Amino acid sequence: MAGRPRDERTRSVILRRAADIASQDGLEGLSIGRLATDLGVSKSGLFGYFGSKEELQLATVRAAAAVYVEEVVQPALTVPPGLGRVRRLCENWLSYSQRRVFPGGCFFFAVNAEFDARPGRVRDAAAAASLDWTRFVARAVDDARQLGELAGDTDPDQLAFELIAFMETANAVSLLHDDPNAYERARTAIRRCLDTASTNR
Amino acid sequence: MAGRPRDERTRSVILRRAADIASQDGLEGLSIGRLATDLGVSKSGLFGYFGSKEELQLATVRAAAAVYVEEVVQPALTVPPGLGRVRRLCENWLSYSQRRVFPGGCFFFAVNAEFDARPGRVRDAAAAASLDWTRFVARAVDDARQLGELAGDTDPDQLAFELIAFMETANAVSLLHDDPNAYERARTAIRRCLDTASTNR
DNA sequence: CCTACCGATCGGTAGG
DNA sequence: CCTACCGATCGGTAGG
Repeated sequence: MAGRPRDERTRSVILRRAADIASQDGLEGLSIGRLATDLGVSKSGLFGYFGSKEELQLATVRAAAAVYVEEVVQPALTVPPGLGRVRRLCENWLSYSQRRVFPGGCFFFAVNAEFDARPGRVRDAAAAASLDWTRFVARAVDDARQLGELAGDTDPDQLAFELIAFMETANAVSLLHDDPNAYERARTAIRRCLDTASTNR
Repeated sequence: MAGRPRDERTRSVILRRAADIASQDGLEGLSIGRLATDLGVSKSGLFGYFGSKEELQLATVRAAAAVYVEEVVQPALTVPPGLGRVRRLCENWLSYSQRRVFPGGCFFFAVNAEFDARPGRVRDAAAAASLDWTRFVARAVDDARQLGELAGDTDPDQLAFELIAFMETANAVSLLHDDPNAYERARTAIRRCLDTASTNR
C-alpha cells in the first residue's frame, strides 16, 4: 500500500531529482528509465509510484512548487506587508534563480516555456502555479499601495508584470549567455521601477 | 547533387514547417519521421537534406532567424535612427509574437528556454542569434541617445534589457494564459520606460 | 520492487 | 528519393 512514511521519503527524493532534471532538459526530456538509473532503482519500481508519465510530470510540478514556496514566498512573509515585502520577494526570486536551486535555473520558467503551446494537464498545472505567483506579487504590490508606500494610482497587475519580466529575463539571459550580470540588470530595473512608483522619493 | 533551385525551394519549405513545429514542441520534439509524414515525403528522403538531426536543428534555427529579420528587423530599418526606430522595433516584435508568425509564439523564446541549460552547437547558435538581437536593440537605443532624443546618461544595454524583458514576458504570458492583454501590458511598460528616458517629456 | 518483456518510435543506414 | 531495415530507447505491462 502507498502512503507509508518510507514511501513518502522515497517519493520526495525521486521528485526532487525529477525537478532538477526537468529544469535542464524539460518534463518531456525527463524519462522514467533515465530517472530510475540515476537513482539506482528499477524502472518499473519507480513507475509504480506514479502510474504514468503524466502523473510523474504532475507530481514533479507540485514538488517544484513546494520548493518555490519555501525558497521565495515563505521567507518574504517574515517581512511585514509593504514595499519592503515587495523588494524582499524580488530579491528572494533572483537569489533562488542565481543560486541554481534547480540546476537549470527557475523550474517554472523552463516548464512554462515547454508547455505554453500545448494543451494538457501539465500545462494547466504550470499555468495555475504561474497565476498563483503573479497574483501573489500583485497582492504584495497592492498592500504597499494601500499602506501609502506606493502611489495611489499604481496599477498592481501592471507593476507585477514589469517586476516579473525583469526577474524572468535575468534568469533566461544568465543561463543562455552564462552572464551573471543579468541579475544586476534586473536589480537596477526593479529598484528604478519601485522608486518611480514610490511615494517616498 | 545538392544545391539546385528545386532542392533549395524544397529545403526552405521543410525548414519553415520545422520552425513552426519547433516553436510549439521544441527542437527536440521535432522528429524527422513526424516532419516527413507532415510534408508527405519519406523519412530518409528528408534526412538526406540534412545528414543528421543536429544539422536539421541548426538549419531550422537559421531559417527562423531569416523570418525574424524579415518580420522584425528589416521593417524597422525604413524608419530613420532615433527614438522612432526603437519604438518601431518594439512594436514589430510584439506584432510578430501576437500574430503568431510561428504558431508557438516567438521561435527563439521557445528554443532559448529549451537549450539554455545544455551545451552544444544548437545552444551556441541560439545564443548567438539572441546576442545579435540584444546588440541590435542596444544600438538603436544608443543611436537615439546620441541624437539627443534619449537622456545622455541612458545606459543602452540596461534599457535594451528592460525593453526585451517586457516583450518576451508578453509572449510568455499570452501563450501560457491565452491572454492577449499581456501585449497591452508590455506596450504600456515600453511607453513609460521610453518616456522616462526621453528628453522630450 | 524486481526481471523480462511488449509495441511504438527514435535517429540513422543499406541498397537500389 | 524510395522501401526496408538496424539498434537504442521510449512508456507501459506481466508475472512473480
